Amino acid sequence: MFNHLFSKGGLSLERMRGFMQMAEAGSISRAAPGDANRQSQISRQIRELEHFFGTKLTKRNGRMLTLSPAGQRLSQLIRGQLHDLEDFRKEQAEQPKSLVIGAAASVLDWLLVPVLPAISTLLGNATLYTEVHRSRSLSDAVRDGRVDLALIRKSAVAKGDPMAAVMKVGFHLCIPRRLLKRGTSQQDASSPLVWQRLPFAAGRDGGEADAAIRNSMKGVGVDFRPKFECGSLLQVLKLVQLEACAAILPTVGIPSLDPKLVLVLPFTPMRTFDRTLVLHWNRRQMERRGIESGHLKRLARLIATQRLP
Amino acid sequence: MFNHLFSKGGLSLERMRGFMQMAEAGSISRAAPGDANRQSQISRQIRELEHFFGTKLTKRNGRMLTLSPAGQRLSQLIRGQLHDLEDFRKEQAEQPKSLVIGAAASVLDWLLVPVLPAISTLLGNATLYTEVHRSRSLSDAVRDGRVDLALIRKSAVAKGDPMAAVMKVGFHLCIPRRLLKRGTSQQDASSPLVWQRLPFAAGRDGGEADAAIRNSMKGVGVDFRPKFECGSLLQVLKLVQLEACAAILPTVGIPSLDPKLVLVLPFTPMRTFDRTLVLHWNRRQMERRGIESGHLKRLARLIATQRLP
DNA sequence: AAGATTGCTGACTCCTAAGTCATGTTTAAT
DNA sequence: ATTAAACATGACTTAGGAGTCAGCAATCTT
Repeated sequence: MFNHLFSKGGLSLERMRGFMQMAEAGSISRAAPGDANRQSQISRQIRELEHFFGTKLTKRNGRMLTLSPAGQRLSQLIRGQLHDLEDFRKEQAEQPKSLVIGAAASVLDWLLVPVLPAISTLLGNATLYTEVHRSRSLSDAVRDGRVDLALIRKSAVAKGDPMAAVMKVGFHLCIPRRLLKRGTSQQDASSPLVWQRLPFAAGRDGGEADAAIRNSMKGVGVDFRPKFECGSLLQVLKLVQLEACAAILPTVGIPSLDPKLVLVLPFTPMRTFDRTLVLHWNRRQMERRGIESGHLKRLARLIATQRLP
Repeated sequence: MFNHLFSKGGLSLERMRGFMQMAEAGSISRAAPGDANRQSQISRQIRELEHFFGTKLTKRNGRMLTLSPAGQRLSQLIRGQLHDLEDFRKEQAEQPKSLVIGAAASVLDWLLVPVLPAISTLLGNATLYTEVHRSRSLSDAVRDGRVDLALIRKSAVAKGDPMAAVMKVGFHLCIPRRLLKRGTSQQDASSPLVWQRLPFAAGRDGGEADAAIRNSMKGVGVDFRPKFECGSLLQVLKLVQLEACAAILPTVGIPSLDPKLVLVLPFTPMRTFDRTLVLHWNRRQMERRGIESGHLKRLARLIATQRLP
């Protein structure tokens, strides 16, 4: 059995590794930035694998090299195999498992980081790696095992894939009371006319939420010109906490605000943008690690019920 | 990622292969009979793997070497990986998949072989390998992927494992009419007194069914001394077809007998021995091959409904 | 106790594959 | 047209692992 795999040369773990690195990085040069040797080596290793399997594993895409369908399959297969071996090694070395958790920056910082210790405990003292991703790329990353767990909006998960609901997320208008005229009622503050005169902070991460905020503002006739455009919502939150400006923030950020200092109102123009946040995982990946879906559902509850100080 | 797997030597496909061969065979010497070189090589390869993972993969058992629990896990992991690579290679080479089908000799010959072509078609022109196994070892073989499909008695399948019923199997007393006195009624022939004077053929394969037959005979007061003791039930069937002797045969063999020449009666002493034959498979293994359980259930029906000429 | 079986070890040889370097080819941007 | 980026290729050196052989040690059989 398996004679065909060994009767001719050309297959080796190192080659598989080289190919997989290229697959992860998306191209050869990105797999080994600044190392021309390694680049030529990976190029050769891929060609040797192609010769072994008798198939093209890559295709040209401009001057870059990307995976062919067969290459996609093989790279995922190899990733899984190396993963298994690594898990076995860790297990034998009595090192804890490691898991990669991905989410958008704000979700990670506000929702996930506070419960990381509890998550680690729940998963048998696993070592946890966090990675910032966009929603769209996250579901891909989970699908092919680069990320083990993701906190992601439900609509980004392909149906049939496993997930567990965590919480609903909406958007809120957050206005430091200091910036409002004395005696401004909550109802007054809900008026676009008031918004127009407030200094705003906004994200500028190119994400969907960011674009939606700007569109919504435009939709209600506000010429939205934020005073601060920040690379991340964390910075926006900070600016609000400093009472320097108002902002539209997702639910997950609200607990960080002091209600005595900041007025928080539902941001009605984005009601349709409300979304459910779910914990998403790759079924095979979790089976491999021996983590049952019961654990993961408990984990989702844990995240949902945690409260910030 | 996976740096630990490559930062030190000691891990290679060849070594994994050597280890797995030993694991399959049960000992080093059986893995390479008559080849002292290969034996010493495998011994070394195993030790190198043990050093790499920092664990014992084997333990002594008398002068033989068997797997430690960690070795068990690793060998199954490796088998799966090589299997995946082999499947991928075949797929790319546009060769059909191959599947190993196991069953007891009689079940294989009488029930399975006639439908092999149909099975192959159903599974996308797969190449099929048949292997003769005992029931007990079969369920083990399926569990760790050495055998893909097994036709096996239901009680030998661990509960929770996937299976599909094929048919009930009982045992029948088959007596060539030539051997009975003229005018012997069917009822007369059912009497142990008649059996005592008949020449019998029986299996002597050490299987459970064989032992049960002998016990049952003893139970009804027959001093069971078969005239022929054959290594396989196929030979027993042949002897009955030749009208040379009577025999106790399982349901699957009955269609090969001409009812005009051979009287077939239920063998009542073994009623409690009736069993259900099921098609059994390894869930992961079938997922790997992309074979759905719907296909397998259809396959079970196919086997059940086939009729011998 | 003698012999056979099974596995382990050391000391090699040989070969595959990893790694290095220089240079060529294709494609994209200016 | 020129330049730069990304990959490919040829011609090597080096290292690690496969393969071979001889001999030893432990265990079972008789």
